[in-house]
Amino acid sequence: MKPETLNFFDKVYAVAKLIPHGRVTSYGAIAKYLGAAKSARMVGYAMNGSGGKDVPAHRVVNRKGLLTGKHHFDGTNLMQQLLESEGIEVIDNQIQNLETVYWDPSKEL
DNA sequence: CTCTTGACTGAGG
DNA sequence: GCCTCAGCCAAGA
Repeated sequence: MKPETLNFFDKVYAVAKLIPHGRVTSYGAIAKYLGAAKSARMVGYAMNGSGGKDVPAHRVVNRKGLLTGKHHFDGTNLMQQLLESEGIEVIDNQIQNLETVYWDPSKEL
């Protein structure tokens, strides 16, 4: 195990846990905050290991506010249900009022 | 080591 | 606004 690589994953998990309720962010936003703006895909990849952890992966979507990662959850609409439970309106895997619920770690932190 | 895949993004048409 | 292409980095075969 290389601590350096694991560190990147840990950072992703850490930031994801910092996402407030009723808010969402994008993979690129997290990646940029970590100083790896070009590793947005790695953020999503890291989320594969979020299972079993306290990481609210359902609050992390792509830059369009589209629930691209919902296929990694159990049901077909579980991710959407979770977001709606937090007051986020989601229609057809697309977050509504994205600008209102969007949370940018680079700006909010 | 090389190739493929992937929960992404930005630029160009 | 949509679609397509290229770049990006890490893990697995």
